[in-house]
Amino acid sequence: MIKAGTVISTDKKAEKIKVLLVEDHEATLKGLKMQLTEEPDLEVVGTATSKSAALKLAQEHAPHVILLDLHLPDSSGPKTLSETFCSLKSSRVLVFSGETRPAIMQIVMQAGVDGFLLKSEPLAKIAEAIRDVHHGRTPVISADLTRQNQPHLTSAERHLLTLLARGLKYQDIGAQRQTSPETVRKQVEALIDKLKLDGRESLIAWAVDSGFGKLESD
Amino acid sequence: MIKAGTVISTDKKAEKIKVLLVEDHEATLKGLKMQLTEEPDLEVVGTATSKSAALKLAQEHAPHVILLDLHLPDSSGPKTLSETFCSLKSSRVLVFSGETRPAIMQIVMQAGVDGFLLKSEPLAKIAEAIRDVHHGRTPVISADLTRQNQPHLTSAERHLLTLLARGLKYQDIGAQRQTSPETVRKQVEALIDKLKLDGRESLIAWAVDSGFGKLESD
DNA sequence: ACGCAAATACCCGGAATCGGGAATTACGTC
DNA sequence: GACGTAATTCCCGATTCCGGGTATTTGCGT
Repeated sequence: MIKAGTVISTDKKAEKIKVLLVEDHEATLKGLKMQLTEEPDLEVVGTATSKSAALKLAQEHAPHVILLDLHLPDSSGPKTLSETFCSLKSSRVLVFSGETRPAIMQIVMQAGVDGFLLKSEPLAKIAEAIRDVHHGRTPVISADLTRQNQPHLTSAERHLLTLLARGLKYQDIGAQRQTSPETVRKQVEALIDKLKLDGRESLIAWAVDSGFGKLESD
Repeated sequence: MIKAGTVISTDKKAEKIKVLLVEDHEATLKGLKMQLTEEPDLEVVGTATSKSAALKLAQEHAPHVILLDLHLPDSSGPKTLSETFCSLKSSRVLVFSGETRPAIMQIVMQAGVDGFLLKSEPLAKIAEAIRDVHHGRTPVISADLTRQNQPHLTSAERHLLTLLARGLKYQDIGAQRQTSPETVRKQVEALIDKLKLDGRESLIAWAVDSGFGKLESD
């Protein structure tokens, strides 16, 4: 004979939030695991230090939340990595990275992740963020670094920056873009003005430093 | 009843290596502390998440080894930070960073640190590295990223790269260097050839990406 | 349809860069 | 001192970039 109450309490235990930790720094991984297993409502169902291992575990355990570091040894780029894990519709993805460059954060958010948490956040906030993401609450965005600085760049402008960051000339960019080199020059001029920089080389430096250049061209 | 072995182990306990952990990611800090307190011959005498707090603790406890992360909220640059802690002659400095850019690693090593450990290293190696550094053994250098790639850049070449990475023109560089712009151009040409790149803008991109540009000019 | 703003394209003169060649100086080796 | 090598400097023609001006097209709201 089974009491209703017992069933309910058993149910609650089964409702633990299943978390998968993906992080290539073992020290950080250990700290995360320690902290999260202390939380009564969370359950760490697995840990991985590479993309391939993480994917395997994700399909095996179907965790509610995947805590995902952006720099894995076998991952090509942040964008592709994010998209790969976001395509697992059974799990929500919470990025956990030290990456503070607005350009990268933008790309990752647009890839469809459910939250972005900086590694410098205090431990208490991590568990809280996992709960938030699991319950579908507003995407956690560590600090508000995404719009803090830059006056919002359009997709075209970001594309232009990635090409510039690779050292291409106006001619080459114009060719790739089916447009006149003169137009490219005007766009660059406008971009320099918008970012309050001085000269093309400064723009190149800014673009590379901001993380364009390793962005898979849309 | 007490065995002789127990006494001996107590004596050795007094010789524990005192370690100070400096790391602004709380998760990593927790993982490090957990792991290192498990080691019988190590003692974590303090932890800090900022440069100022770390300096205070270092002077207070005079730890044998300081495990130092390079990215602290109140630090200006890797070079200055390293030099500051290296000037504490009572402690050896073991850098623990995710920084893999050869240029940065070179600068930090030249600042006089006793070892460089990547955050991606397995946990077991961290304790071992601390012991190595404490006993004055060969500076730990994670992987051999310092000379792995680049054909060793001279001090002059590095200086040139930092100026290029800031978007300066040949004229400006020549002026700062008391030399003709033509000379600068030839040096850049040689550098492009040495690094197997193509064009000045590619070199600028490479320089910025490699971490020049934020290097305090020698 | 109309007007306005933005994007695109073209032109010009001046400056800088590029690729190559050549002369001069500096320095270490024998 | 003689020699070879590397670094520095200057020169040339061709390409590209810069700053500014102007015209044409596109897109959008009224």
